[in-house]
Amino acid sequence: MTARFTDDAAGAASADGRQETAAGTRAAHVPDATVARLPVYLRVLLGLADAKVETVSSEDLAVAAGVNSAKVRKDLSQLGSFGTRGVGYDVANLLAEISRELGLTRPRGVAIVGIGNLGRALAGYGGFAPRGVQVEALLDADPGRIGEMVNGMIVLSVDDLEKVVANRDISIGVIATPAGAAQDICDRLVAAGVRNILNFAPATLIVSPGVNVRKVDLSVELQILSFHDQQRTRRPRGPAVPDVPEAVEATS
Amino acid sequence: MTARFTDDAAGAASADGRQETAAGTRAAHVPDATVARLPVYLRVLLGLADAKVETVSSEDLAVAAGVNSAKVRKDLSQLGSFGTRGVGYDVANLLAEISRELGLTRPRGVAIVGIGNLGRALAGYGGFAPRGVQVEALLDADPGRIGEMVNGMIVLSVDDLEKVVANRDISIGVIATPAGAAQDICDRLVAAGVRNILNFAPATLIVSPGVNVRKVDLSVELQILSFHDQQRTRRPRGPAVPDVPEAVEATS
DNA sequence: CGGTGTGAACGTCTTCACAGCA
DNA sequence: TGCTGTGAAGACGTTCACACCG
Repeated sequence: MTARFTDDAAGAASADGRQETAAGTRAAHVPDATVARLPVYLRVLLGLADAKVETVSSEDLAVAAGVNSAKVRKDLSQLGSFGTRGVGYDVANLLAEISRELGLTRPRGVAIVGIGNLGRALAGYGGFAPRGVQVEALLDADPGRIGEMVNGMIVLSVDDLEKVVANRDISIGVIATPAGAAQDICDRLVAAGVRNILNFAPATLIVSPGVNVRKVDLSVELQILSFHDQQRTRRPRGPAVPDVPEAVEATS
Repeated sequence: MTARFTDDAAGAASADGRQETAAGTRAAHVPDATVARLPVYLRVLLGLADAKVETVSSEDLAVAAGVNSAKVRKDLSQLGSFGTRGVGYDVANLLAEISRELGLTRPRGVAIVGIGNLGRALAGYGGFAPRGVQVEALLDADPGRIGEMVNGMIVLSVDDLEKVVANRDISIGVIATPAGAAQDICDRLVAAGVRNILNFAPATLIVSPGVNVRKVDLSVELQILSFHDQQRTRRPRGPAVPDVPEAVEATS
């Protein structure tokens, strides 16, 4: 597990019983591990919907998402009972339910701070599935970059961060600055009311409780792969390519 | 947990007993969760070494790394007994041990495929700690980009992928292509002998056993944050900013 | 003392296996 | 019959608390 979320005193778990699927109440307390996989299911389902597939079994979804089918069923059952026994899940319905669970039904404004190559890549990412997550502002500290047009948006001065957060309803801040600036930007985002931060800078951010920070660190990822690379070569035996080339799912 | 590694039949675990710290044999079977944190400790230690700090306690290291001290001690004890009771850990020594455990003592060649904004950002990342991980080649399919100079390296044609992997001793492949090309590039990397892949494309890669894939998907991260953002607003009560602003560590 | 190293308790996530329903 | 939904078991990771030692 990469991320620790703030404990946020268990969200109003009414008794323990499951609620009617019909209107209103949603699942109380979806596990972090499940939440982390929902976006992957979402992507797969979008592809299926595009291909006019109407229903999908947990097994098929599992293969496409790179997990096993028990996990898919457990995950989906956390949100409610949306499958039909003997048949599978309705693609359109499941899409709607997962989108809802992820909070993608109303837009979440994103501001990207630091418009270097990484910031540009993020700004141009585009394919943010079914709306929901929308890049609303690009900020940078370099006067040479301010005013520049990137992906249809004008780069604004980081001096205006507080104003931008307030005016454009920013709920997620992405930090793509050098490590040295990360904590300061983070503090300002939090002070301005942002409670969700995605940090690409190689630095540990310290935040007050109630703020969610997720971190993506390229060099951490590469060093983990370095470890695994070494593991193979350290062991004298152990074929790099097993003679049973049975396909296996990856990470995602 | 974001990543699953291939099971790779437990690496020659000689009995269960701990080995002498002295020469030779290393810890058998370091948990994935620990491996994922070692790079963070490494980064912190580099900073300490830079500041001429000679020893560090598990508590101090923990604060700087954004974890708790029990975790630091458990993690480090997986590699051997390097601390001194009543004192702490020798920074230089710990740096060496972690570097060794991560396989950073001999260079691991990295090839980046797809030199868009993201690929450029990765190519220019630079700060790969204490050597070990070294970008050796940049590849792209766009003729307009081939031959271009990026961060001191010439962009090569992806047609030459197999040649490049062989000639430059590439052990880690980074996929920064559009989703549609990812599986094909992955297959070619694996066929060429690469056993470690870092995938930035929003696609699930299918690989044969023995190949490690790690995935970084921006839209997955944002959607997870969207979920948490929604969690707060869904709940009527629950102050966004608790009145006890006691600092708390973030993710990593 | 102060801080490491670690058994044991605890909590979370995954996997199994099967009851139950369309 | 086929596939979902889920209790129960097992694996894994975290946290606690303290023995041990410099």
